[in-house]
Amino acid sequence: MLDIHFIRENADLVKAGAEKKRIPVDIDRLLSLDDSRKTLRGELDDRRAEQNRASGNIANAHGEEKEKLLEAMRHVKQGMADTEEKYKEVMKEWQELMLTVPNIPDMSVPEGESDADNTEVKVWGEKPTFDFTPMNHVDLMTKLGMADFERGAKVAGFRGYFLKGDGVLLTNAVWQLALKHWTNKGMVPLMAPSLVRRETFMGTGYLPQGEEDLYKTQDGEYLAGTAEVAAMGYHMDETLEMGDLPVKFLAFSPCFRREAGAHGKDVRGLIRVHEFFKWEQVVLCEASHTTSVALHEELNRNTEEFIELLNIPYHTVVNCGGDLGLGQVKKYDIELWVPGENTYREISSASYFHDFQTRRLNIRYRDAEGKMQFAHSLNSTAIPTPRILVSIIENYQQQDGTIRVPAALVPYVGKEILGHSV
RNA sequence: GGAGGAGUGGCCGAGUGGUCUAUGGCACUUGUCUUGAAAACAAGCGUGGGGCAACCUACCGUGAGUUCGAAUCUCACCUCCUCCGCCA
Repeated sequence: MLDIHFIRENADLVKAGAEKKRIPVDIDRLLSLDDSRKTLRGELDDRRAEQNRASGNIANAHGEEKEKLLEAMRHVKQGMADTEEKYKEVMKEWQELMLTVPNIPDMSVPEGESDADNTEVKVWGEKPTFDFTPMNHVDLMTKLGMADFERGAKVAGFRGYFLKGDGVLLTNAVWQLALKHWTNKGMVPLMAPSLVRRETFMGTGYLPQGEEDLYKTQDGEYLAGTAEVAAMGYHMDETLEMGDLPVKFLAFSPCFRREAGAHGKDVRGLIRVHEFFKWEQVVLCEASHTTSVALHEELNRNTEEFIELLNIPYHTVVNCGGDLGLGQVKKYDIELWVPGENTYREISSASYFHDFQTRRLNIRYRDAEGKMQFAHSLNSTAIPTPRILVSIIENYQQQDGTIRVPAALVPYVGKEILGHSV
């Protein structure tokens, strides 16, 4: 959510930002509603003042005089009812519109319609060359007993999977290395709920727009697609002290996504599944653009470093305007090389939001002058499993169908080669 | 699932229809005193909206309602706690 004052004073900027994001929004309508809101509010306040003044007199009056005052106030009250009704109507539409106003993308965000227009900003690592035809992760993992997709579908339906044997060892090793990598940087590990109430989804900006991507329970809660939701909710409706900032969480949770708009995409394997696990970086910091930008680079770099530990070729892209979410100011995606598809696939997404989320979640802090400020928020994938296995397995495959374990993971897996028995 | 209790400003907590635009305490800020600090004393100190300002107004879990007037009464919902039952 943006500040209505800011929208009033920077209407053109807000409109241009929405256009860059390809998100339709009627700012002129919002501004005219806001005029009505202010006028009606003023009228109501004046009436209220009158009522409050009279109230004191009524309390002290007696008999006939009191009856006269009461009669007069009944008239005032009738006049207010109408204005109140109008005010409620205006506020309802005002609030709905406010939720549709996107945050303004940064100057450095490139123009573009979709992920096809994202700009590469970094390339790292050497793509492996194979003197045999490399297999994809589905075939490799199935052969090595690391995953079972057929039975996954039998039990869990479309996009279902089991991880098994070395697949579990490898997953667990990634988690442990991640925990070590990020806690060494001073981030606080957090295991967050996936079953989350509607409020927090509104606050993080996933609702009301993203309803169809979420699973919902019969009790009205939603299953989160990322630990960001619960981790951001952690400080909801709280006032933090300057000294508490920055808050840096490394949050773990199961993640659930309906993938409603992606029915034909990535139907095989571990790239796009309904149910997975993710370590997520979630940060609250002081309300400073400079700090947000620095932390954004830092969070993204943390994940790049982790990928470098695994020694997997990747590139980093800056997402174009059309590929940004409602609240995001700027976003980097890290994409890993997938030999089986001969392309890069997204593994991480790092964004900052300024105070867009914290305004909705009411997360504030007292600054050095004692003034209340909305904090800034950021989040970035640390590492998702099992998606990360795709790149590990395909890049580290050997001619005999076995898989070398990346050196950094060997201590956690407990062996150097997966699938020796084959 | 059953029964009961509770939600008040950063925290604790008083307040059951009329100067409550909320008592008091803690914390915090400033000042006096002190070599310095602590203590003591004094003053200030909630968050929004409108206004240049004085000031006006809203907010006591959320939403509706009753009333000239609601933190206070009624209804619904949310959250938390206690006891019983079930249970990894």
